Amino acid sequence: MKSEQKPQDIEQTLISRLRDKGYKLTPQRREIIRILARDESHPGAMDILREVRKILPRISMSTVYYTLDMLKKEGFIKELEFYDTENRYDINVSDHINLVCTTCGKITDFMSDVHSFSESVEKETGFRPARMRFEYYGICRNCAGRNGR
Amino acid sequence: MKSEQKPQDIEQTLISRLRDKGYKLTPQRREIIRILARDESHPGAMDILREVRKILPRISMSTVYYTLDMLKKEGFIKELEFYDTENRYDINVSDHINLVCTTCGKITDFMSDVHSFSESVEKETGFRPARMRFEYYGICRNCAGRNGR
DNA sequence: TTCATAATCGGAATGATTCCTACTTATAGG
DNA sequence: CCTATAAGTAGGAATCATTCCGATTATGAA
Ligand SMILES: [Mn+2]
Ligand SMILES: [Mn+2]
Ligand SMILES: [Zn+2]
Ligand SMILES: [Zn+2]
Repeated sequence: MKSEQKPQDIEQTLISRLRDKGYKLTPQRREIIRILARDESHPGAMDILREVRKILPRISMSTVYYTLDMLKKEGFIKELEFYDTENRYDINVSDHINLVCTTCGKITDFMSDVHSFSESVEKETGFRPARMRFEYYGICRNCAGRNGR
Repeated sequence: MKSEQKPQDIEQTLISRLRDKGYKLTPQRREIIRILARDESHPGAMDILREVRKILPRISMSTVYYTLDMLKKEGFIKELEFYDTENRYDINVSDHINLVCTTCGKITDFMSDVHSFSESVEKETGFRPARMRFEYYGICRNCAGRNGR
């Protein structure tokens, strides 16, 4: 149910891919990437800002957004959009289902073969799917255990 | 691939259900409901405002949001949230996949048995799904036909 | 018809994200 | 090592859909 690679591998892969593409490797970028690779909870921009500031206290929110935008454009992360709370960022760019806990806010991955759908969608409707967003909202095991059944 | 009921039936059902619950049936509400029941494109709040104003020129955006919020709370519509564009409203409250065209912005329904997932999610992870959001982003038949292939 | 109060209206406030500008820095080539 | 400069960063203003607020209006029960 987890991403296949280790955080450190993801981190190193990302860094060398950015270097190859000619991006400058600033401490800000390295730190943001490090957090994204390790944080399984699909953090938001503010979460990332808070974390990075433990190491780089003067980093600005602008830089966080600028970097996330760049990683997004390069296809290294996915942005999960919510209107009633800040967007969340997902280092797992493969197609999968995100399980959003409405109690604690944590988001976890559910890897599953989800592709059967996209074929029948195109066959039956003519709509050509490019990317998907599958989410379940509910109560995570942790929160269910705490109180009530 | 369409909703089973006719727009007029949906409209009447909604109105009597609101009456039963003690809501006041104002012209504003009737008109908003009429539009939601007929508009297959999953309109946004501004779309709805524009449409309603053809009949009720003085209706305010506040009222549109207030009414949508009420219908949402009562479970009569679903809100689809996007961060980079206004939210869209779906009269189809059953579980289904929404196909979002990234070219023209239209959203269409794809009814499909989607329930197989939720069982395995709970069995394998302990996460208890309450509601779902499944979307494909891509090019609709109409837009694909226009140019390219 | 009267009345209580739910609904409406217009506008201000909110807050995440984007935009703008000036300053700083990482890297490549000499 | 030094320097030039394109790229990146910081800080703050602007944006814009949505929410909130106080004053006014109108629905529906009595
Ligand atoms: Mn994920
Ligand atoms: Mn729909
Ligand atoms: Zn939880
Ligand atoms: Zn289209």
